[in-house]
Amino acid sequence: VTLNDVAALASVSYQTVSRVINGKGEVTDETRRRVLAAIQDLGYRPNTLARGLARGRTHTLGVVTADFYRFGPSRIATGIQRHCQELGYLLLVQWLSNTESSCCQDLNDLAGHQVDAIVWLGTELQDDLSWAEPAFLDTLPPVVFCNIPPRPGLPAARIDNRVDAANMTRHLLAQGRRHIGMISGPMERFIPRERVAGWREAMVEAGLSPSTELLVHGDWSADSGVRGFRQLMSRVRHLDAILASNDRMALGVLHAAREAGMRVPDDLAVAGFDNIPESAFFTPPLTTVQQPLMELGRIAADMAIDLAKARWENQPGPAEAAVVLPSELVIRASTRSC
Amino acid sequence: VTLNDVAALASVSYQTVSRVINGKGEVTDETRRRVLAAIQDLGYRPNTLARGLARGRTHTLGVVTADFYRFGPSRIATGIQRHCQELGYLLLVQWLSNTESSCCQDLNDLAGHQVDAIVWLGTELQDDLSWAEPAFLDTLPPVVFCNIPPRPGLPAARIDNRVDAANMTRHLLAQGRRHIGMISGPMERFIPRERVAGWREAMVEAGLSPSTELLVHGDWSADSGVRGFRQLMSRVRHLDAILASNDRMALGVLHAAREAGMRVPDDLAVAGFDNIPESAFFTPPLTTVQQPLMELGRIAADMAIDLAKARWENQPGPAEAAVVLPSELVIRASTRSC
DNA sequence: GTGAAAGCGCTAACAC
DNA sequence: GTGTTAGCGCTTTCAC
Repeated sequence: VTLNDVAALASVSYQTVSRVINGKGEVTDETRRRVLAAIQDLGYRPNTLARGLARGRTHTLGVVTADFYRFGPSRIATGIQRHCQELGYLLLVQWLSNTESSCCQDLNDLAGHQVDAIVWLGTELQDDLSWAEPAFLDTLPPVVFCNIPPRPGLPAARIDNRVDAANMTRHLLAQGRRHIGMISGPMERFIPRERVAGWREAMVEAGLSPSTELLVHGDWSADSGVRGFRQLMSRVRHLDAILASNDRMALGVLHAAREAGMRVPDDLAVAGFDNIPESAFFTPPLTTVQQPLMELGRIAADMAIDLAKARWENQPGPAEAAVVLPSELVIRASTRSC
Repeated sequence: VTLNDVAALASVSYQTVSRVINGKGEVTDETRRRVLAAIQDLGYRPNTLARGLARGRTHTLGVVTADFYRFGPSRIATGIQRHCQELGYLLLVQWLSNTESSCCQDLNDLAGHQVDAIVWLGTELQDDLSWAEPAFLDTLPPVVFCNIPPRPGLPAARIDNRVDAANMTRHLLAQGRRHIGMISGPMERFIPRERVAGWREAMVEAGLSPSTELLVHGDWSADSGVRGFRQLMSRVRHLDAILASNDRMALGVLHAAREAGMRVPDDLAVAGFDNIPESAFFTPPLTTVQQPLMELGRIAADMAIDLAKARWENQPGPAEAAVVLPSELVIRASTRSC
């Protein structure tokens, strides 16, 4: 059922129908009524492809992302969604291929679908952005990057994981802890590296040495938190705190510490990242970093759509190309002073 | 940059370019070479809208879903994604509006975008499917429903939550528990209702009465698990087990039980649903129901695309309109016999 | 106020 | 093998 069918039933030309639908141009009330009735009767539904083809914009936002079952991407995506729903945008989702080389392909796919703008959430899997040269990006709809390494010229929305990790480390120091181990995420990724850097910074600042024996690596799983705890215990003599790069690994630490007969926080303070809904109910409740991920998604989507609008109107585009959102520490029993 | 530009550069007509791109019709090697070179040079990218408009299929799967930060939808969506990636499909995501009336609108939007097929994950927010009449559905691309109440004629992929809850209750009974309380999810929703029904079934089967005082209602949050525990304790004399409708509420129960000085599993057995990655590390590790959600997503996507193919080819469509996937119990320390 | 015509970028019949 | 011709369903410009 197309515009033509509606026009036939309402005995008008199909451009008149188009006018009624788009509210452009004046139409007699009587005509409008007839047209609307015909639309109802036929269950007419505009073909967005045809409209997009003719209009050059699709009211569609592309998203390149890692699996939604991961904490970060799912929260950010929810923020994007909320914003898009308000604006009447639909989301076209392209999952990030694992192969490091295919990012351009992923973006090309979205561009081929004529999305108005793109938000890149790829950091979980891919933070080598060497492919993101202006020459390539210029052929695409506007792209906003979430949580990537700072880079001049690339529109980005980010959270400063280095600052967050440093702040949490300072909190541990303020509780009198001195031998603070760190269990990082996969060091190929930008976010875990930043968290390690922040921890280092705060340690140095306090006159302590963030020696390599204080740093072990996990894979985000609780199990790797358990292993990390054991490694640290075997390497560090007076370990009195552990900063884990996410709550799940911190949970593994709590678990392993209990098994090892260590009391938290008395013998060992433990802190994580994410503030997953479960962490307030761990034994003991977990101190953690709460990052405004949904807000990040909302802002990234907003920036992307703004950039698109600016491009359509040949304007210079919004002034600030990068936004940094502040996090907050959630202090719970797992780090309270002994 | 369009087919025309490529054709001009390669000095051929633009249909020849189309042939090269689609691999249809014979083209001289020499011509093909020239065309491919031109495509490279210009960075040509097919316009999927135009192609979809002309071809009548878009290689796009629509998904109607609740927020991805919820456990169920995020897992199912991941399954859908994995399958779509293999098939070269992109996902067009429509978030389920909160208002109960707008489901048709959501589906209409996706249909307007000419998706080839649709997967409905709406159960988290909306399981009144009275709007899903054949007369309406026939105007849409094929729709496969996930986890909806059984209904003849509607293609569906589901997990039998009633059976799962009954099985878990039987496990608790087998451990010698007799006073088994249940903390349900929101009873307006189908899945929580099914879990309650399964618990009832198994209780009756064992000659026990699933009396109303044994049933309390939560909202999926750990906090509501805490409240549920307290309610049950105040109402039931010899309570010796609690089945929570998700792991998060079960965590609340573990937390509150510890505070109340009850030992798990000695004084109280606790079980949940979901097998979230954290639950193996709770104190004590949590017995729970593991449901094949990613598999469910994969199968739903597969069914949907199959239905679309059948429709294109005017075939009758796959025989079985509904699939039920089996879950498994994950038995851990929280329910071991005392 | 309303209608006719052109064109968005592509595919698919058909000619040559 | 390659080019010509119609559309796909819609918006937009310009007559009437």
